[in-house]
Amino acid sequence: MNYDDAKNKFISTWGALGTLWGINKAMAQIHALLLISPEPLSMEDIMEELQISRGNTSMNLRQLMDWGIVFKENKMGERKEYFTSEKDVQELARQIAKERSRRELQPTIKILNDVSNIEDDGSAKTAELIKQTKALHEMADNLDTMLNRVVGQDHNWITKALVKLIK
Amino acid sequence: MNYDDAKNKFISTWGALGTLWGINKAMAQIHALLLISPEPLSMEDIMEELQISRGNTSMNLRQLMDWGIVFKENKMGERKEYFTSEKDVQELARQIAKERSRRELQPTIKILNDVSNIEDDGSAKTAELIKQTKALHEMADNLDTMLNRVVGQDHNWITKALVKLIK
DNA sequence: TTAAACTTTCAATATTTTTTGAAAGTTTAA
DNA sequence: TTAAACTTTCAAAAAATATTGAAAGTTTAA
Repeated sequence: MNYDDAKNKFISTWGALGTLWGINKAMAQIHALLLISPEPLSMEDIMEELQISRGNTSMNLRQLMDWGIVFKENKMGERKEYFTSEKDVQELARQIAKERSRRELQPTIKILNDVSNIEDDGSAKTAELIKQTKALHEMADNLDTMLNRVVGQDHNWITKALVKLIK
Repeated sequence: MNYDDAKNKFISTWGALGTLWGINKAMAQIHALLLISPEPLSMEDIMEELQISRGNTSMNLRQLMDWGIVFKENKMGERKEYFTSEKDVQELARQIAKERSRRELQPTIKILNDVSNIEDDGSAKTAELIKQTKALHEMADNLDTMLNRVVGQDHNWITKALVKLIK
């Protein structure tokens, strides 16, 4: 496999994987492209490489910046904006974990809490609803605590966590 | 909040959360419904509760069974099929982790391995591609090992893992 | 100021994904 | 067997999501 094949394979795999996890293809591909680019890329560069429109590129770059994993960079003497990705994959993972916790896990935990605190009318169905949502709440809460702890760790956390878990 | 409100809130929240993670709404909602039903439900029951068609119900039940988190049940003397969900949320999490590893993580690891093993032609771009895909490969590999270890653990793993991590 | 160089927005369009419902298929009881 | 009771399949329709591209917006240099 030569460089171009490898690059295309990586970008399209990343796009497909993103899709499975609810991330749109263009966004995942832009991210993949920036991740392996030694130099910052301009909007034109990205449009050209991925064959996508200006609007699409602009919107998805913005989202990636909202996620805190892509950054704007300015070259001196140049008007054009350039973009880079967070290059440290551990930091990348931490940032994604942090954002998913904030955007999804925490709101869900709140709702599970509300639902599991309805008044118990003594019926079997109410008992089951309370029991199951309490169990989900506890699990989500533990996961969130774990994630946030991990997010606060230093860069080698995955390896370290692994070592701890297998002991 | 009364029972019906709580139930609807739970089901629609689960559906919305699923959507964010690449799981279709009907599938997530069927799962939510079964999770809080004290008794197994028939296809008719599910169609009625969620207001979805027979075909949709049938296809999504099949997928949930493929994921190993919903089971067919037969009531004696009845022709109709009934369905239940895995009720133990820890077991549920383990099953989902196991399947996502098998379906997504492992194929991705293989591709990262292929891509990161291209010949180094000495150029900066090739060096960066190799470096980044190697880093992703290592992280994915560690995560997969962690997940699979966790999948092989007993039911309280999340709590236990948490305890280990905070020490 | 102005205009060139650039980015963002958003209504329209295209694409993908989900859902429907009726026909085909299967199983069981009589 | 047959037919009733049920489930599955799949082409068509609907809905949701992503993408385009041109107009509007912004910034900077002169």
